[in-house]
Amino acid sequence: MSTETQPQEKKSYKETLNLPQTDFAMKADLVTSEPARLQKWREMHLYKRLLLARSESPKGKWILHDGPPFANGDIHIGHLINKTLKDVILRFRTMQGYQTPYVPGWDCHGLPIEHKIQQELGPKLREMSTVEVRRKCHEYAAKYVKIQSEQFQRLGILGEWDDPYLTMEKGYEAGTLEVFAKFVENGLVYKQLKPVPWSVSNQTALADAELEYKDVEDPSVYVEFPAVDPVRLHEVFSGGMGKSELPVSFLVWTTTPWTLPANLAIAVHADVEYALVAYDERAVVLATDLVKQVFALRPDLRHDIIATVHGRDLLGLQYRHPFIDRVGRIVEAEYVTTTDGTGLVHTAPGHGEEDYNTGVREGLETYSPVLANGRFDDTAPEFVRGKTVWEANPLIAQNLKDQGALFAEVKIRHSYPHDWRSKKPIIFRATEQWFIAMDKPFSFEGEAETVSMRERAKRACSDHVDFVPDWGRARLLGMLESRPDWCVSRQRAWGLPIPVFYNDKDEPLLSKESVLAVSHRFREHGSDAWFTLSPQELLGHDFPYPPGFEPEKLRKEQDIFDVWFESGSSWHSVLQRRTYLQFPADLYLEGSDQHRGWFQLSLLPSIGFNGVAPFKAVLTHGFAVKPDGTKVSKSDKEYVTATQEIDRHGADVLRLWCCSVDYQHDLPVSPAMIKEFGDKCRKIRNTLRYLMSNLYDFNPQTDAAQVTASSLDGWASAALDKLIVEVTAAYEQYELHRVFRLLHEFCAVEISAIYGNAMKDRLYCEAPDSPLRRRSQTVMHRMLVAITKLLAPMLVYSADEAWEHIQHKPLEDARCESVHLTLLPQPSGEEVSEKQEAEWRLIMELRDQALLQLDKLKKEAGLNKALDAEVIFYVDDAELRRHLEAYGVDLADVVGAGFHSFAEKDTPGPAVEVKVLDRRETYAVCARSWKRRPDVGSDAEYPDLCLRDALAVKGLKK
RNA sequence: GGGCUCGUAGCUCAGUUGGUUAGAGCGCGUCCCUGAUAAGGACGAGGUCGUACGUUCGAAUCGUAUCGGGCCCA
Repeated sequence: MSTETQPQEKKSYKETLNLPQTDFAMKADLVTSEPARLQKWREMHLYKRLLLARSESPKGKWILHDGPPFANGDIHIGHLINKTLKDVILRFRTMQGYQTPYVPGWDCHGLPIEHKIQQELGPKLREMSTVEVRRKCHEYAAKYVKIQSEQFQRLGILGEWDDPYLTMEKGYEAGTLEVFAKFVENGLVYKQLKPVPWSVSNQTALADAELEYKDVEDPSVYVEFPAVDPVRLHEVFSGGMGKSELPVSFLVWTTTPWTLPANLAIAVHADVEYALVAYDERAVVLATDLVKQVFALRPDLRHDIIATVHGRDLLGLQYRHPFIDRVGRIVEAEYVTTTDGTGLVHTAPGHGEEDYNTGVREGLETYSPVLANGRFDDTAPEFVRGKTVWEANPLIAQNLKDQGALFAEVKIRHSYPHDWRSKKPIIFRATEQWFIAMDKPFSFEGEAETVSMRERAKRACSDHVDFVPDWGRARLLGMLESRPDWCVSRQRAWGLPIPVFYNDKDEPLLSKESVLAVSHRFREHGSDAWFTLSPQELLGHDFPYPPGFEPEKLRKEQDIFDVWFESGSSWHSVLQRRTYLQFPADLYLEGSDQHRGWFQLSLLPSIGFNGVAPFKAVLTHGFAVKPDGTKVSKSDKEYVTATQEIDRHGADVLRLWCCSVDYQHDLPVSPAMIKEFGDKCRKIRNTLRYLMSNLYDFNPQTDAAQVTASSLDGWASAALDKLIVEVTAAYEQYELHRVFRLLHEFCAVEISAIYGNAMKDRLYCEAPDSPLRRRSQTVMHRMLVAITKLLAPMLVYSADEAWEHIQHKPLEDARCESVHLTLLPQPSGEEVSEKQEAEWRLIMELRDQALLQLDKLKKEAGLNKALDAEVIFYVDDAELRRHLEAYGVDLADVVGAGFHSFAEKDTPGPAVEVKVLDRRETYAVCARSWKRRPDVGSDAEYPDLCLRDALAVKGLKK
């Protein structure tokens, strides 16, 4: 018969147990608790306290320089990813002992804000002065700086929020001009007519970063450019043998018919084979490979290839423009292909980057007869004069048709650049722009050799910068290799004016001294001074004017800087001007799009100013994508609204999600995925809570016990050491997803499923100060402190809350009011032998086997409680048996059994075999520990208890 | 079209210099416990490692091609 326990007795013994106690709530309620904790941090000046605490640190400073987000709109998932990664890494460095001042920044100037203000003002805009518009833009930017600042702080980002850097702030503006002055001094700044991407709707040049490529349908035309000397052309094709006067044309294809008035040349590839094709009493020249394809457009025409030559044979031949009285010639270009078109490329140096380069080489004019508003000027043929380029497209096609020069017209779908703000297609237009030369050699004072910006930047990138991931280096190098000269001018109002003055002959006054003079003025008054002060006031009364420049007759430049020049100079205005920071930064951390953006455009100014990179290391992360791996847009169901998700789940949940994904690649995310991380937070929180609740009566200073290797405590302690080492290494390598995985798994498996579970019996049932219980508490206390600290950089709120509930913190942490003020945990230093590891592995294997048997007994015999079972270990080897016996009650507890025993092994096989037996019919159950044991009833005073529990209860009575 | 890059269970990740039946956690399913309880435990089902060739005695791991993503550029 099984021995049933009376319900009443159960109750009475419950009072004698050491059941868990804690005020640390199981339910986190992050949504309300986080803002309260944030407020607490503000009141205690956590950020400043941290800087102070590390001010004498032998580790010194570690600087992460913040890339400034644009001050526009609420923060989105991309901001969240970026700022969270920065914050986690900074907090890790702080806990390593570094002092980590972090100054967040914002990019405040630029088209997007100006565009917004234009929309808000509408027609009123025309009545307002530039300064008034700029004031509106300033207000707008300031408003969003404040909004985003609040949102970042809510996310738990720690930093100098009461004094961030703003690119529109006057000291910052002055700093940007200081950087520019150096470029002027080094002779790298020049002004030139050059085709640039031009936004017709905004009447401004655009940066590459301001272009968006979209698929659109455009008219494409195949145009015949008649050869000036057909006889000679026939000779070229016949090798001088044949003579013919059949009219010949060069067949050219373009998707931008409106650029044809600016055509000055036709480019061919020297190695490509070109054919002379006769049709309909005339002939055309085009690439042999494309004859079939092109004539397929005109199935009505019978055609014959007469002869072929190579492109180089055509060089120098002349053609007549079909509707302008002008002669052009055939030139060579590398970029000519035979994948589409005709293999002869219409070249208008005023309307394209490649065309421009060809034009410069061939000595052609940079001609573009298009005005800023997108309409043709007076130099254009009469039939398009005053028309917009888009209106001109059909007119030109019609004109060609009338001339008999239109071979074919085909609608084509292709990718074409658009203005990122107005979403309208852009044009390339030659305008006067300011440039920074990439290939002009220069030297700094004391430098023997002269080296170009491009070369210097590449050297810095190759030899002095670490990249995470390391392919970032190749990517940045590739961009430095191919980038054109930097066009730094924009025709806008909301930005930093380019400090150039012109005399009445339009000659520029631009020198290191003139720029620095204006910089001083800006440091005092801000860049609005450019619009409110006269040139004399800007330059100062003692400015030494060069000959030919009379102060009263000076005119101010109207262009402003490319915003990238401003944000790219932040290392100067921030790192070099704020003396508590350091240059160069230890780390720049941004999305991988910034290889082209901020990384490159910070590297270049720093190279020009300092000769070195502004960063020692560059870390990039990927982009948020939908769970299927494709791009997200706001209209998608999977779109994650960062602020909304924080309000719904709490910042810690978002932060944990962010840290769980390998950010080197794309980060798949959806609201459903975020939600799952609530579960993971809870698991971690409950694990901490469990540890904590069993330490309510434990003080490590007085109660700590020696941890022996031959015990689960020894195993757990070693596992914790390993965890500390691995997590620290993962943080060090910025592999945050590994940190998360290690910690989460440790909580779920090592603690929750194995160790914590096994310790329950002794924690609850042993006498409070029994050595076995104290030993376990010793390990659990160390575990709790260490894990809370390791979690702190990620789960900033939850870890800090847990920290508050830990009693009797280690001495070195005693004065740390917040977990964020502490240093990382260190491993115990206990050496673990290979043999010991093997022994623990054996025990875990035996545990697995026992659990399987237990499960079988449960299914087959209805044995639902492991406490009703006995585990028998069959061992022959005396030494091994002695080793295992040292684990004592651990051997039963590790599988949750009531009792364990050893027996002689009578069969061959593994050194140890384990067997689980159902003891419901054999032993009585202890009414207090619920374990079935042979020693239940041994104590006459407590016949319903096992020996250990009887003693424990007696102990309590004393 | 070009540069860089990614593609292992529903999800997030491990898989050392190519070597036995590809692992973990979560999620899911089934069950148990009710002294971590809006907690905890056990067991289980899930993958032809994007696809196709190739190198090799042997490939998730090397090579080529291809498909599908992402970032940047044209």
